[in-house]
Amino acid sequence: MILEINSSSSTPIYLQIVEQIHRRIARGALTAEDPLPSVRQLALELTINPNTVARAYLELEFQGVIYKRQAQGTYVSPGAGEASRVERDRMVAALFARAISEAASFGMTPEEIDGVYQKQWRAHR
Amino acid sequence: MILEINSSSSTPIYLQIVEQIHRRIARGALTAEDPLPSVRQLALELTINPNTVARAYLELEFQGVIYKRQAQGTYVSPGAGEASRVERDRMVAALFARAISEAASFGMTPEEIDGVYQKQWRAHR
DNA sequence: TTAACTGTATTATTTCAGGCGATACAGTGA
DNA sequence: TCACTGTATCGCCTGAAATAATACAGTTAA
Repeated sequence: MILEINSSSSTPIYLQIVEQIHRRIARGALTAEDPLPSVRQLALELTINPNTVARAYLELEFQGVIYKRQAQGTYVSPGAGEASRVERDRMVAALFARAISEAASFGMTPEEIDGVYQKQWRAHR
Repeated sequence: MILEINSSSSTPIYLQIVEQIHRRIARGALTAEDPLPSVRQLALELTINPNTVARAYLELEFQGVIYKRQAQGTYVSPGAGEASRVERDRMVAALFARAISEAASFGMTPEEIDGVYQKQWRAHR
């Protein structure tokens, strides 16, 4: 398991790990029941602290993407792909919810809010 | 100019000032060419540092809501109401832009993204 | 049973950004 | 020139986040 860690990046190491595992699952490079390296093993490879890897695994476990067998190792969950997609949707949904509630709290009408959304959508392409 | 400052709030003082000025303009309590208290004056009233007031005024000036006459004072801009609305739209637009670009970078299709938006919109009411 | 491996818990260190204040500077006008 | 405007520079403080050091606890196989 070779991961690319940019320690001078502003995004923390543990999140870089989370993200890269997500990507591997998305493109099928990791599938159900595949074992992940132990926290110590991966920590050695990346020359970081085992706790940092553990934190990444904790996050991934919370998201339902991986699971642990006590004192045995860490594995990709069955349905990791689905879980990964759910997580992605959850994050995007949170961003939209924030935008909508902020707008509403500023007294924008539904039409105005939708107008801004449509405009950004057009601007995106 | 009596403002309510909650120094134990998590939102910084200078933003509390910005927000309250915005509100006064929105409800017409402040209109074009109305003078604002000097940075020292307001700082005295609120028992904070003049720099903190200056920072709030800087932000409001950047937003086009107020303007300064050199060594003379600070005044509400003509069209402050409009500027205030523009600023509001700008902020909301930024939130939507963020949501859309994040979603796209995660490989969501336009349909999926719009679906999430619609769902949040329904959830909001 | 014990050695060698899993993950976990606790606590400390470090870093960094934000917010705010002290203080000195610069422009304007009565 | 005095008294008032806003400005610039600098430094301190604090809180949160990230990471690390280290000790703990469970499983498995020789």
